[in-house]
Amino acid sequence: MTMSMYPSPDKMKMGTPGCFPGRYSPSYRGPDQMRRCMTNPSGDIFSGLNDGILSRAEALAAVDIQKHQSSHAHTQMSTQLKHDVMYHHGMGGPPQRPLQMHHTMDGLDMLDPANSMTTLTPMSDTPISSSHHQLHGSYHGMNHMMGHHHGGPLSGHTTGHHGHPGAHHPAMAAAVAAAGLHPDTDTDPRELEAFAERFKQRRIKLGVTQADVGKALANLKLPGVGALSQSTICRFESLTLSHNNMIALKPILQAWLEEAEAQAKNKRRDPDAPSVLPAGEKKRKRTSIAAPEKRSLEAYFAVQPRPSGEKIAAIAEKLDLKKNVVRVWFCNQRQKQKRMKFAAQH
DNA sequence: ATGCATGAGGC
DNA sequence: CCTCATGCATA
Repeated sequence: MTMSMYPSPDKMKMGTPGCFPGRYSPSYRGPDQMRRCMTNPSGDIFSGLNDGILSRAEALAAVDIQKHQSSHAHTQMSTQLKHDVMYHHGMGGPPQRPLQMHHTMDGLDMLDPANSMTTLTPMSDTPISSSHHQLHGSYHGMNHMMGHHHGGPLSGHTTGHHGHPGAHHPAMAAAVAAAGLHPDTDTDPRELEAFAERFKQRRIKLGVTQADVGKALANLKLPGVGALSQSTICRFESLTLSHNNMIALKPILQAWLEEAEAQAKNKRRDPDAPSVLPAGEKKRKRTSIAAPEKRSLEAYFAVQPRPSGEKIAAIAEKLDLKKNVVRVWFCNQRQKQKRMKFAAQH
């Protein structure tokens, strides 16, 4: 497998010292200009479509429209420049994250639930109650305290374009050191790919699931590092994360792997850890976009990946979907597209 | 394994 | 309202 995939980061530069584990600056506000372009009365591409076409001709129609639209509304094709960013933040602070997750579930510590050396057992007093909420709270909490987004581990630097990735900052250096890794070795896609594979293989050998790994990360007690979901571990293994994200997570997962293998050596068994399943709470319902609608969205996306709010509203109406659903779909599609593009080039 | 969603941080 | 990192829910 030589495929990697991360998107080409529009923003890969952070030169600064940011701080700790997570940070680079994200937002790139690029193409805003294109967003508001077509507000023209008749010119709007989307306004041109009538219900009649929606069914499925729409997909074709949308594409088709793009070719002709220059007549009235071509503004949207504007330039897509991306800028990067710069970065900010400096803190020197306190590296650790305050909260830990308390879920009732921690049956597993690291690998060894009951008495591992680290004594990890996180649980606190709160037994799950609001389910999803809590998890969120835990990582989010730290995340905003740190700088940028969540987790902590995140963002690293981009793939290697800058000189050295790792520690510019003391705090970060410390974290890196703690994790036992060095900053330099990793931004290479090739290396990440190889590591992801090794990781998966060894994880399986240890008999640990992706979900177990995610929870166990909190037990490592690395500054700024909390639990992660099965999804994230899965995406790491399959390289389905952004490049920056892969880089940020690698050291953490590597640290866990080493620790887990060490513990596995002198292992013993203690069957405890009955995970108390949380009382069911409100389950979030995942809206599912039907195939025809999805096809239409894809067609629109091909024409305009970043429709304005108004266009989104129009599309939503045509497809009979909630505006927010459509907006989120475009956001997710863009993220996916970035990964795909990046993967394609590597 | 992956689709839709949330939320922080940023313009 | 965007991008990003992540997650819950689900196929």
